[in-house]
Amino acid sequence: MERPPCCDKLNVKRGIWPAEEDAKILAYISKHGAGNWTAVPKKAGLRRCGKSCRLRWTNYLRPDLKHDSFTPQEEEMIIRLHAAIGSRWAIIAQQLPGRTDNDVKNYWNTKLRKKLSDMGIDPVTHKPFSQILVDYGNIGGLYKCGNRIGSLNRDMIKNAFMSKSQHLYQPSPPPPGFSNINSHLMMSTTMVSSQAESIIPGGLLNNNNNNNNTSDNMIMNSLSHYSMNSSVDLLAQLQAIKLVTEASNCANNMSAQFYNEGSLLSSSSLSLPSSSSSSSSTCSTAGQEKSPLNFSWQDFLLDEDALLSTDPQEQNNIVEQSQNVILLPSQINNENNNTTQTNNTVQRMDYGAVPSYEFPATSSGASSFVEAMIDRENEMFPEFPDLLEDPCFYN
DNA sequence: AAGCTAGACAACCGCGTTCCG
DNA sequence: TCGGAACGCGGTTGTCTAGCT
Repeated sequence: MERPPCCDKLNVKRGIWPAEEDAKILAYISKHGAGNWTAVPKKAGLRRCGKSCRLRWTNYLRPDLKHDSFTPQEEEMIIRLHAAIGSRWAIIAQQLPGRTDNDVKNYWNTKLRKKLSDMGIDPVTHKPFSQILVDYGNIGGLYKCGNRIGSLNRDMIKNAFMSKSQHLYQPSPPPPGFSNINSHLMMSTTMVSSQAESIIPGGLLNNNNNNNNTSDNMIMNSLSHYSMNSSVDLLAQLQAIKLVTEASNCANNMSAQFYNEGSLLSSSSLSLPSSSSSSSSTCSTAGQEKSPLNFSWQDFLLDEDALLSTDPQEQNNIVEQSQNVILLPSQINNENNNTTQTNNTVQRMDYGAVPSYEFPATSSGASSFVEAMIDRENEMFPEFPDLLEDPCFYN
């Protein structure tokens, strides 16, 4: 059934807010406080929709908002949270004081998404493009000039080659200067994605809980804890929360085939709890994209027996263990700075069956890990002139 | 100088959820 | 318990501006 408009659109002003209207809103809210937005236009003497007034206040006029550019730390936080929970901008914004969901969303859409793409990482799934191509099972066709795979564009193919080259070197020790912070991001983000995908088919954050603890509440609790204790890995917590809160649900519904065969199930072949129908339609997270193939991302699964456990103590153990196994890029840098290691590498990714990798620090002085990745990618270019000179990339 | 394009960001829209009588 | 109003959220569109041709 069609809804009536929230206000009379014919008599309502739209578009840019002039300073006088801002002043009216500010004057009204300073006197009466924010709220009851449908009444605000009339009481404040504005010909605006109440919804529009609320948006203007929450996204622009609120005194606690930052209006300067995003810091590298904020950038890093957004990427990590997006990898973990997808485009739930309101939740992400709550972790960034002074930022609104609109700010974060715009920043993601205009800057970060492109940055990740340029690094060879699909910003939707947080998987390397190369892995997506492998998922399609047709990467060999790429070597033909002018070939196109589905909707993949030239940049994606180029990036896929770059990251494919990296992928081919893993998990065996990479050549000097090749396994890098870029690789680390790919690994960490894709591990998050793949684990969530494998554990919770059909989406990373289905609200298919049957108790009073909603996923969002769990996320927020985790984020609050993270804010207080930055040494605890947020993504690991999120994963652990997912394991604990949803493994039991899934365990009741998943067929034994899922575990026995160790293959990723398509969402259509799996029945989630009935309440899953209420899951957010806007959660376009890493876990949603389904590979049509049995794919080696399962190599990065946590121990499956542990997932099936319904013992609260065991689940707590999972949480505790997962908090200590992923090293964030920023932590890599810290560790590099603080360690006595002489080869400028750190051992990480001790994640269940996942082998350890070495990640030499970038030689640049990049201030954010994204910049560091781009710097490293630039450093890599001369090492693979053949790929870069391939006319396929520039058709 | 004019036109075009891409980037940045403000604002809008539709829909799901929550609140409240 | 139900229904309508209000609110919140994510996706999309519109507008402005800087840079390029």
